[in-house]
Amino acid sequence: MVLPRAAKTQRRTRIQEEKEEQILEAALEVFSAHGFRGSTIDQIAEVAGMSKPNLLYYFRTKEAMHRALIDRVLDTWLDPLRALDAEGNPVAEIRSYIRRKLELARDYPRESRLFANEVLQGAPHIEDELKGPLKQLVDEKAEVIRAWAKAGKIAKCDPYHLIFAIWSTTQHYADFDVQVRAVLGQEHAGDGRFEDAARFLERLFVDGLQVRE
Amino acid sequence: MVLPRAAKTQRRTRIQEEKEEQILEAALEVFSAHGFRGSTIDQIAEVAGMSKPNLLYYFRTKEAMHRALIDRVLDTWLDPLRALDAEGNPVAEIRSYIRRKLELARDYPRESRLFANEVLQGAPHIEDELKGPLKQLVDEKAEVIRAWAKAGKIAKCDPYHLIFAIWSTTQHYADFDVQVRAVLGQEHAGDGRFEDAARFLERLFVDGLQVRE
DNA sequence: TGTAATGTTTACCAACCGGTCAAATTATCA
DNA sequence: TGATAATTTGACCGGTTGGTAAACATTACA
Repeated sequence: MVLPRAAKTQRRTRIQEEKEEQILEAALEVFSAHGFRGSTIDQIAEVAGMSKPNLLYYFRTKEAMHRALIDRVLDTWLDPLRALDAEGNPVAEIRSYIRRKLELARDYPRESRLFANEVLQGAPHIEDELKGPLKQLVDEKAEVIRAWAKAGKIAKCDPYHLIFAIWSTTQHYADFDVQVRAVLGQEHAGDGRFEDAARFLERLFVDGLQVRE
Repeated sequence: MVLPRAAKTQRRTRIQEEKEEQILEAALEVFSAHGFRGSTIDQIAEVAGMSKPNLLYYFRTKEAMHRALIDRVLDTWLDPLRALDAEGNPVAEIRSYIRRKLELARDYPRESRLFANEVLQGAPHIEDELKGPLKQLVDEKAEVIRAWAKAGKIAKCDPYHLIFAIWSTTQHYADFDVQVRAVLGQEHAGDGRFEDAARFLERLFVDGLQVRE
């Protein structure tokens, strides 16, 4: 038996799980920093601490590695939106959605950049995920938001563009981190910018969506 | 005489201007779509409709091409922020800043993606621009906004994060265009999403910043 | 322990990439 | 027109890249 991918479908060795984990971690590091085309298998191998042919023993191609990474990360990435609860208090729900997204940007910036790189370059590898699961989830939650607006619980607004606005403002702190740091300057060295951002964004969206008479 | 770059410092031929224009246009097309490392001189040459050595006759290296492109585009890209007028009506100024940024995202998405790619990958080629001219301009306009808030003309808020929020929400429509299209679906094929976005964002920011008693 | 399956590495390949060179072609202008 | 400078190209080079082949090492297990 020479094919690990085939073996995997039956039983997975302890070694297989460990090594695939190592590789995906290294792949995340490299792909998120340079994009797909800008990354090399050699770089990933070095970060993973193993030889290039060894990587290719677990993932037959660079694309397979990238695909496995995307699949593994996408779910986690969408969790905050999934958590948006139609039964909850609308303003509180949106507020905590923003907070969760911002925490993701702070704690998992590489995952954010992985998608950003991919989407920015035309999403050649994840078109199906965007048009399928992503669109479905957004459609569903957009309906929730629309219902809140209709019931007069928040201001009337386009739910899709509201979601886009929350995505972009929060992910900005992961994807464009160097720019944010450059503009804010040295004095904002720690994670303080995330707390400032949270305060600003919660206020912006809550005040911007509040119904007033 | 074999050095076009040297000749250029003295006099520029008609041909030189035309060809450099062609090359930079092609470079914008390619760099914005694949990032620096993901782009090849051959690709740019093909788009420009000339041979690779011919490109390298006008720009000695791939980096030189990229640098020239950044230099040419950066100014235009910052114009909307530069236009923010301390003497104008604050709410109207912010509203038209948003509108202008959104128009840029609609009309010049490649320029937006050029910077997005660059910043996303750690801004290896434009660090100086970020920490220099960009930071300076933002510092200046942040002061303007702070003054407006202090004078009670808009709600008190962190001006830097306000600027980040406007950048991210507007550029989102250029940088993540494929995602926006995928989520909105076929029915939003035209430019309608930009008008919807404008309506949503103007309302969000204006209501979010308005002073209420 | 032995042996078959699994895991790892060295050496290698063909394609690609950034860039050079020299020769050929075209524009400029006295 | 003719000579000189400017422009363009095909052939090429060394280094890199994704991926392979096969030998070697290790593990699992009867």
